[in-house]
Amino acid sequence: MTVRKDETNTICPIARSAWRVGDRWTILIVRELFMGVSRFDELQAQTEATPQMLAARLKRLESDGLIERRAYSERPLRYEYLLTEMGREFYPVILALRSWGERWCKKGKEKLAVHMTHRGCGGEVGLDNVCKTCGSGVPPASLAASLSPQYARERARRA
Amino acid sequence: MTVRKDETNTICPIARSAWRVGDRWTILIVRELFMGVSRFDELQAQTEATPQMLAARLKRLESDGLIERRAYSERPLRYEYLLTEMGREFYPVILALRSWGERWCKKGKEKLAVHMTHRGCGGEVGLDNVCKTCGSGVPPASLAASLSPQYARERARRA
DNA sequence: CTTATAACTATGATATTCATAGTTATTTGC
DNA sequence: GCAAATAACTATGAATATCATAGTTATAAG
Repeated sequence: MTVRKDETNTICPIARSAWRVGDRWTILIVRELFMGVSRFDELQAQTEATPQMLAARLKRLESDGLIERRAYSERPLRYEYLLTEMGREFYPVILALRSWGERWCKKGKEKLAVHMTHRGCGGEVGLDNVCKTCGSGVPPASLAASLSPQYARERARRA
Repeated sequence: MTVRKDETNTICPIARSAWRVGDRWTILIVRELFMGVSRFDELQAQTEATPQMLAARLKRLESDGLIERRAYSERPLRYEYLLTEMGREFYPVILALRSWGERWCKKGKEKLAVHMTHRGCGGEVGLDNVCKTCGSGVPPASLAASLSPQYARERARRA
């Protein structure tokens, strides 16, 4: 599997995080789990990873403790993958990647693919994480995400 | 170079971010740039990447617009690498990886490797990004980082 | 009893990464 | 003026990882 020589070499928390989840497929898989997708074939469809790539990454995420595999059906035997607390606490990283991507990876006049609103207050939250209605910085747990119609269509096409 | 087939396939900002910076070495290099390390050999020493790995990643970061290469000496000709605005705005991702790593990647009784304080107020900032003195959520620009003695020694050893 | 579904595994070609060594253009010490 | 040092890389061949494509297993549904 992927190289891991660095892991015990350093106490740097960024290096340690990077060695666990710092690859493209892992990030996409975790994104899907946050979107509520939990089954192998849907994960494969939405990430467009090959089945071995996906299987390998899921095994590592599980052995690292970010996800757990659970049977959702006994006959036939079928599994789903769910975030553990460790995995759920990765959300701020996903949010930060999303904000950066929305700000810096647009082509032409593209609009936001994901909109964030402040739970309760209901206001729109900007890419700087500040609520445009109440003016406060919004913590991850108070964010509600919704997909743009274009992004929703893109996902439906892959499903 | 690294695969990039997905880049135009999706409008997902997380996928696009992941395809630009979603690999271990890139994250470590960007970490170093945020720590003020800007020269090739120091980047190599602190990241422990091979020179080709580092050269390849720097080229991509430059062509992606996160960094720029600048001569700091004409004779002999020597270059350094600096974050652009696009690169500097990646800071929240680095911060989020740091918090997650400090929370979930410790072994035994290890202490924090990096401490954060709230500029001005001077209070200690927790892993949830909330200032322990004034109680407010602290935005990235108001954070001041300092290394633990252990982490500082580790870095000095590599230099 | 044929087809479908979900969750994978197998295989061989291609691409990336690693460890190690070497290059280039100066400058510094003697 | 010559040898060693410095910084920023490049070259090479072996080890690994990834890709596209196809196949397997166990059960259910028609």
